[in-house]
Amino acid sequence: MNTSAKSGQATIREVAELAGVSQMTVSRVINDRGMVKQSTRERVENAIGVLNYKPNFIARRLAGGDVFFIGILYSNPSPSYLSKILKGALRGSRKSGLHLVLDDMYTDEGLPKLPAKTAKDLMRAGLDGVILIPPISDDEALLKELEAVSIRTVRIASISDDPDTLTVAIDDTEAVRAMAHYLADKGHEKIAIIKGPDDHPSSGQRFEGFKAGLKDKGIAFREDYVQPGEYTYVSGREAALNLIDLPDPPTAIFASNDDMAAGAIAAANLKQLSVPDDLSIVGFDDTELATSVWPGLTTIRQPIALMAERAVDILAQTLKNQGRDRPADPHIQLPFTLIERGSVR
Amino acid sequence: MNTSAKSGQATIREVAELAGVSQMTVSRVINDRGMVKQSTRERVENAIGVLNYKPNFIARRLAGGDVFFIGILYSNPSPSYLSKILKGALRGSRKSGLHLVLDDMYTDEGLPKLPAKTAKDLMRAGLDGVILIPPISDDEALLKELEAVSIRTVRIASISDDPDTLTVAIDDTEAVRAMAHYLADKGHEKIAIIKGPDDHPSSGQRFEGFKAGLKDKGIAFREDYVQPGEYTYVSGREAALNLIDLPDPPTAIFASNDDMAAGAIAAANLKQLSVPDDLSIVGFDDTELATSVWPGLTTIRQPIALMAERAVDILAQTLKNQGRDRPADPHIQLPFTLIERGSVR
DNA sequence: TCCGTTTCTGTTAGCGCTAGCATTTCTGGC
DNA sequence: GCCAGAAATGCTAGCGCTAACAGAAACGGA
Repeated sequence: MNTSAKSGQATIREVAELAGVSQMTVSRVINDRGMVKQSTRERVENAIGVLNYKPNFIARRLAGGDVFFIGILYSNPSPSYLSKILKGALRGSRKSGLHLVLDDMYTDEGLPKLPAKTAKDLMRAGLDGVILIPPISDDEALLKELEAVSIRTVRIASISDDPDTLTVAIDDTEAVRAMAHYLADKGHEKIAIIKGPDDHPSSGQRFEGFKAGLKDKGIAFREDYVQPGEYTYVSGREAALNLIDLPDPPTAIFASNDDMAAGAIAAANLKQLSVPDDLSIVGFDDTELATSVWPGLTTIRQPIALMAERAVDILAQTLKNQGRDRPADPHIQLPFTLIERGSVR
Repeated sequence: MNTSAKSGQATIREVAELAGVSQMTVSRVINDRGMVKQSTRERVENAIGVLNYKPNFIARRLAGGDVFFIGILYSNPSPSYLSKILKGALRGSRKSGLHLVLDDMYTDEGLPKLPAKTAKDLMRAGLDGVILIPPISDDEALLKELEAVSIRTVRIASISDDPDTLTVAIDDTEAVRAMAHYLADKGHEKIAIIKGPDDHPSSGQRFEGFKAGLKDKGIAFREDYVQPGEYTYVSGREAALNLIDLPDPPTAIFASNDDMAAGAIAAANLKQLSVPDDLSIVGFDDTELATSVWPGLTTIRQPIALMAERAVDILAQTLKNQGRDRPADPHIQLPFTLIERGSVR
């Protein structure tokens, strides 16, 4: 009644009749499976064109064909991050012919669901695979549950050595290291860092990269130039305020994400310091905010949409293989870019 | 093979056997259709519980049951807007048992798709209805095409008198009017406006509300206090700069959205004007930006997530009715909220 | 020419579910 | 107790497609 066929959509049977072959032969042509004589294939393809036939994926799936549903599972991501992920994932699934479903980890009451319940729900929704985006891409409990119901997963922006889990990420450590080099090359020697929250694996990686970068350039790492932060605007503002009030304040601040960097700029303004003349500030992520503040934020861009697209790619590949042979490299690493704007002198 | 049944999911047939009834009776219980004796119903429900049976919506749909797929169609929305929409729509579809699919109007090459093609694609994807979010909720051509392939649509944040189109919105005009009253009540008499782009219907509505609000308070409307804008940070900055440079500058600026308001704040800072002491600035939308700038933006909050949820609701209702009787009111209007932060004196 | 191979095509059954009708069981009125 | 009508349940077919196997056609070697 509300089947897509209602609107006069052609079925495989009509194609078969028009081409003068059996439904099965048509199916073979569509799926490129088994052997079909060239001349027959052409007849069928012609009929498909004439009738403007498109396979009904509902029926196909019910019949056990290779139709896959994948989901994006998230919990409270930043909107712009989610939106970029969506864009990439959409493109990826269109390319691979997968069907994309969304789900968040919140119940109707706004409370996070338990991993076990989430996994079961996803299975019941008929999902074959999911893409996990930060911060839940590091939820080991969830990962276990998903494996238990045999839903394949790909994690985005999460580092793992485990060859059994698929990940797509950039190298946070290396990126921040590059940023530290950049600041040093600009002549800065008094460089401070505003860290991210401890429960966020990226925080640690960025911190490590920061230290490594200073070391490379022969700059001593100073404990008093380290401030905790929560990846929020307000926490960045507070942290920067503390830094500025130091007896020997830094000339440059690396904020572990853009929100905190924006907060730091606000702090500088409050203290009558000019950015970048009195204080240089850099961020990480290249969110919208980076161009919304004045001056524009020098920051690290992650190819978020591309990461999502690749995640869908490898998910598609694994599913179509039925996991026969695992992808060449389970850990894809994409290049980052250092975006120069006006916040560094 | 990858059917959700693979994982030992119970089928309707097993439930029927366990309960000692026919499949049809089970189906009736599940769908609450037709008459089933109380005692039988209990037996069936019990069996469902024991086997932890969940209907397979793929099969259900193929068999012509009441399973609906709805989509959210968008084109280039602001990320935070999309993300709120998603949240509400997700909740709504969970509630109504609909299945949500995403689609944007961009092809792989990044170019907008033609309305006709979009409509066809959606139909082929088996969608029964779509929700249109701004700015494409005002694309009349698209609307026509969708109707042509009999996909029901609900438009968000778009005003229409046409009783045949379903819409969910707040009253932009009334909201801005309230904002004008608010500014007037704070003692402002020299109030300027930064308009949105002309091709965006909301721009006009907000402008009308602005004029009406001034009139209510007996404040003369001044042409020189009107600046064009493009709903972007940069355009807001430029516009505010022009306003500030006026021989008789305003004491308050209403920016038609938050991005432009943020730009206006930046402009004030540039001109060494304190917000709100020297210049009051208000926005519209209550985006993330409103709390990311300093001082926080006084603005109008639209219940975006709720609008999406209601949109799904009425879509579900219409679909389940097969359009027999149209909803009581095809134009739902939700209340707005004036959010006071620190940008007005 | 015959037969074993290989290549191509068709047949049958069924995925899990729900319309539509047929059938059975239960009511109550006389 | 009998019967019309309502209530409850069952049966059959089929949604559109694809596995799995069966059968037909084409090919080549002895």
